[in-house]
Amino acid sequence: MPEGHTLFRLAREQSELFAGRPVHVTSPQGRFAAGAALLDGRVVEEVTSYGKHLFADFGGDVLHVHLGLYGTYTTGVGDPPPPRGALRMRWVADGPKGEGVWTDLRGATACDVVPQPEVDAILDRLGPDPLRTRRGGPLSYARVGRSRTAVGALLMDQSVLAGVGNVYRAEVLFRQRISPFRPGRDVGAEEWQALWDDLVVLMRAGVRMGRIVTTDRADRSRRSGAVRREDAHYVYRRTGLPCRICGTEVRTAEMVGRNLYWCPVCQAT
DNA sequence: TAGAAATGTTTAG
DNA sequence: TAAACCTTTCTAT
Repeated sequence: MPEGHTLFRLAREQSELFAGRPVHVTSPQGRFAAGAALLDGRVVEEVTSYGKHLFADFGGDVLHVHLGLYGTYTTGVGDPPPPRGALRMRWVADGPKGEGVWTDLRGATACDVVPQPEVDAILDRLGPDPLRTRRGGPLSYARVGRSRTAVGALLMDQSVLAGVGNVYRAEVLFRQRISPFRPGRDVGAEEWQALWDDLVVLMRAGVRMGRIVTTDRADRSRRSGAVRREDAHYVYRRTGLPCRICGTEVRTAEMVGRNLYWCPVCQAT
């Protein structure tokens, strides 16, 4: 489930469980064998996320992980299960309470030990992350406000802003009543600021809840917890279902190779 | 139960 | 533009 909130949670969890401890690093699948050999037994200092990227600092050597579309981490306490399937990387350590802790990585697009200049290069090409700064609105608008590209495409461009994926794109545009097809330069500075502020709220809620929930019904339920899965979104993957506000059928189309969802009435322009 | 689609990005052509 | 990544979830049968 990798949009920015997922990586933020993973960084926090891995820091809590592993930071300051030597980690036994292996690659049962073999694809990360060289990197695992380099890191094995060393102390991980901290794990941080930026956008959808995850960085684990092993004191000079940095492990860079990008989950891509279906990469996943599985984490547990106690003895790790027998390796199954394409297990790219496994960490095992003595956790903060003295019990064993482990985490398994599968399916990632990127899992590499990278030199610091490459870390800097990755960070340099990322726009502001709503989970790391509340103040990224004006910076991202500098790109958006002069672009002829559709705002639905700009939101997916990690150099404009980092951490938003297909779910947050669809949902924040609906909440702001902006058509995904509107050119960036036709979005006003105040409109964009409101969209940015909404992303900060939504993505922080995503960190808290561990999943993406954007509906007002969800706003009311966030404290009490349970929000039914079918109530979590306004338009994402609701093609053909009635818009929660006006009842018009939610539409779908492809934009930049990804499925886009919107209400043609609420988001007419 | 099987097959398709998917919360993403890079690389090759 | 298409393929690769090779897991998880959703949908159709």
